[in-house]
Amino acid sequence: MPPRRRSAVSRLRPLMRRAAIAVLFAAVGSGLWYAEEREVRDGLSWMGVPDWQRLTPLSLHRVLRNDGYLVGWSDVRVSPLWVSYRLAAVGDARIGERPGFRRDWRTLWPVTPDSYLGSGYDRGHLAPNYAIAAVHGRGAQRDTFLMSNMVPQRPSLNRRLWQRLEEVVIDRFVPRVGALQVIAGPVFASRFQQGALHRVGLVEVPVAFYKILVVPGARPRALAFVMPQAVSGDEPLDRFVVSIDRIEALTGLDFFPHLPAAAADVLEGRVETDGWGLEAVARLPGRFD
DNA sequence: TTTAATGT
Repeated sequence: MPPRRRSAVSRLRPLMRRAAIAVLFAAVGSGLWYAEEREVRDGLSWMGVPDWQRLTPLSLHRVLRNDGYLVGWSDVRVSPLWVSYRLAAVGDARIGERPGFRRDWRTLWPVTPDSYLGSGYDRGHLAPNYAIAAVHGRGAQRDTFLMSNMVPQRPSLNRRLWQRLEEVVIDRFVPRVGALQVIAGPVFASRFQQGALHRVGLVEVPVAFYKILVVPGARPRALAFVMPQAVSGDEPLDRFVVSIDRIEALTGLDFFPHLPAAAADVLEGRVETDGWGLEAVARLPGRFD
């Protein structure tokens, strides 16, 4: 009796079974990755990480995970578009020495610690050294010195006005409200404004910077600022208060995308400075004056 | 008790 010839279909079956198993493993693996990634992101943001109002080539960006904060990185701008982190009241706030600036190899474009040399711009932290170190520890502090966390800032902004805001946030607001969600980032010129596409090396230079503070909870409260590059540094902080809607109009981002529309209208459309004690701290001198 | 950073 001649051996039974195996049909093409039956020969295919083991192969398909193997392929199915591989697909299953990939699905489970990426599912686990996704669940873990979402858990980390949820711990470093509130009501979802910033999203886009409309998708354009300029709005391509990816989320970089760090110890203590997240970065929305744009390979088009060669710049962070936002950072997201949480601050909580801590007792002993002594922190370690300033670590050195480091290249972030995830950015692909070579942005190195000397990329701003001789440009007249400071390497300004978006996620701040001091507050992140005080709340999240030494490893997180080191991560704030990644070049993917830097934006070109004029010295009078970085060392004076912006520094005063960072100091007020961690020293005054956090003890007052208990915990804060913070989102900060750059504002770029529109294509038609003067100074559009001004770069330091590969890095696009912003015209201004925003910082959004939210007290999470059933009745969340927000305080938001936009500060331009050109400041003297001793302006009162309350001069720069804006609504979150204003920052969304300037950046094209959608902040807190998981927040229900009715709550978003209230939180993002209004400027409500009551309860922050802003007037009392708006004119405090900076540390380096 | 020093939280910003450059240039020397």
